Amino acid sequence: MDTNDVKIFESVAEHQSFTKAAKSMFTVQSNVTARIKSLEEEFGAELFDRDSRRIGLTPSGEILMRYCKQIGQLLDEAKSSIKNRELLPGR
Amino acid sequence: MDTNDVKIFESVAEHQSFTKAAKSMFTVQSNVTARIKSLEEEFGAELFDRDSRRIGLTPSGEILMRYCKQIGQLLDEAKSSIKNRELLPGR
DNA sequence: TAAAAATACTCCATAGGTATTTTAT
DNA sequence: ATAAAATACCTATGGAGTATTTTTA
Repeated sequence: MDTNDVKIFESVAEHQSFTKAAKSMFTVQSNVTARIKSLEEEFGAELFDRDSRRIGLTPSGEILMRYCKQIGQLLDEAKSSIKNRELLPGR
Repeated sequence: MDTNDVKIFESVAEHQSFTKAAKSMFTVQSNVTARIKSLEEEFGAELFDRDSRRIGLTPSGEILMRYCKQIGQLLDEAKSSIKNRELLPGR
């Protein structure tokens, strides 16, 4: 799993659409489909209900979403902590 | 950043060696070098001191390590939560 | 029938490998 | 001198794209 997959996953959930998520992530719909499928294989669960026009998270998708939010925050925090440290004088 | 990179990173820190980390991760030393280098580029910081025979985390490496540990835990937890849910009867 | 996702391909970037060179003790 | 990391190079996998075909409301 790549950290970009997390962003794509969150974007699909937010937009409730693969197509819109693709646009917002500056990629194409088929790639979003592929990335979500790879997540679904990795976690052994469907993450989205596609049986209606509007896409929605499955219960397993909801679980993953909560973790992804936390992971995303930790990543942001890690990046800014390290950046701040690197900017210190005397490095 | 890929989640496997996190495991490689932790393994290098644990073994204090690229070569040993490679073996433990069933890959090769040059690949470990490349993966660590890509992390270093992504975070804009050197993660290991290589100026001695024994490899050690830099201060920025230490910061990243703390976050990686947490991220790893969250990933494990997400996986087992989803697995448990998928195993429920009536799915 | 119209919008969106899935699928079938194509292509290229890069992860992962082998072999060699450089570095540090 | 030796053990380990860096580097150069090669290959193959898979991420990202285009075009087309389902699907469903």
